[in-house]
Amino acid sequence: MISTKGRYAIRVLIDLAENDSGGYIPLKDIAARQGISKKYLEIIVKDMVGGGLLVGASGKGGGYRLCRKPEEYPIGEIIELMEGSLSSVACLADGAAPCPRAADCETLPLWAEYDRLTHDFFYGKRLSDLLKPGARA
Amino acid sequence: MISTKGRYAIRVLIDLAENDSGGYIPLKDIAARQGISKKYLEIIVKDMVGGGLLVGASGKGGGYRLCRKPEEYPIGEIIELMEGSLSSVACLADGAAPCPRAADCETLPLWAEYDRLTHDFFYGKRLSDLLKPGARA
DNA sequence: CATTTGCCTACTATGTCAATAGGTTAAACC
DNA sequence: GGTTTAACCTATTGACATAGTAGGCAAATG
Repeated sequence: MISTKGRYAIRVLIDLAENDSGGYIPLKDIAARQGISKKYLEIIVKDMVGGGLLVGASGKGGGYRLCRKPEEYPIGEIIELMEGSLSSVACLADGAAPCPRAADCETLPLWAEYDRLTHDFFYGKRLSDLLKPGARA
Repeated sequence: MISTKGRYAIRVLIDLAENDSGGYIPLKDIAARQGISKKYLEIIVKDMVGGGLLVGASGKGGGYRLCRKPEEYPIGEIIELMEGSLSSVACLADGAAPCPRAADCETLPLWAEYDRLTHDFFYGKRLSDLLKPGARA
């Protein structure tokens, strides 16, 4: 299951895209609009900055800003960053130790096929696909 | 992520299908073949009996047995039973309270579409699709 | 220098996961 | 009828993840 980290991250990006006016947007505003604890969002945006999804600026007039165009954010990248992996099973997750049963595991191909499906689905979707039709360019 | 409950349940069904000789198969044998703790498997098979995936028989000569033909077990049903839900997000899970943001949530359609994809994928696969080619009828 | 805002470490409550432990009932075999 | 085999049942545990909270430091603006 996708946790709040991944889901909130996407909502933050949507919020930034739809309220973009060229400058930085303070987290306080995002938290208020989205109805999410600002303190909790801090943790999430920190990871997003670290992962190159957005940039932050301290001080008065500071806040956060997208660092790409909305169509250059694959949803899969966002989820993968926040959840650690898109994989459906532990033995196929990113940093997982190889399973000793892998060679003759009868279920592995099933999970692998599903993982491909998932990967293709979420990398086929972009942030721009989630924005309201009337959202500013 | 699919937990051990769901993954082991599928392996139990595969084991029962591939070692079917008409009678009941004791859990001890399945545990030994699969390299899974028998005690832990007890919990899992109990849920499987409750969910109508297999039948158990106590006493000498007892054990477990499939109660359908392998092609009549959709993988989706197994996972749904063991994991509680196939859904990717809490707000679309089976017994979930409806989310107050649902009406204008910009991410909900994404999760809903992915859930449909997942559902179709796992209900399109059957236990019979996972058996070794040489497995007995 | 005061205000705004991001950034950082630490802490906590709750719940789930993956088992383990030990006992009770049920059926079959001799 | 007792012994064996096996399912069935309740309870408990350690480890870890989730979803936050709390408080203070650093940086930039005016």
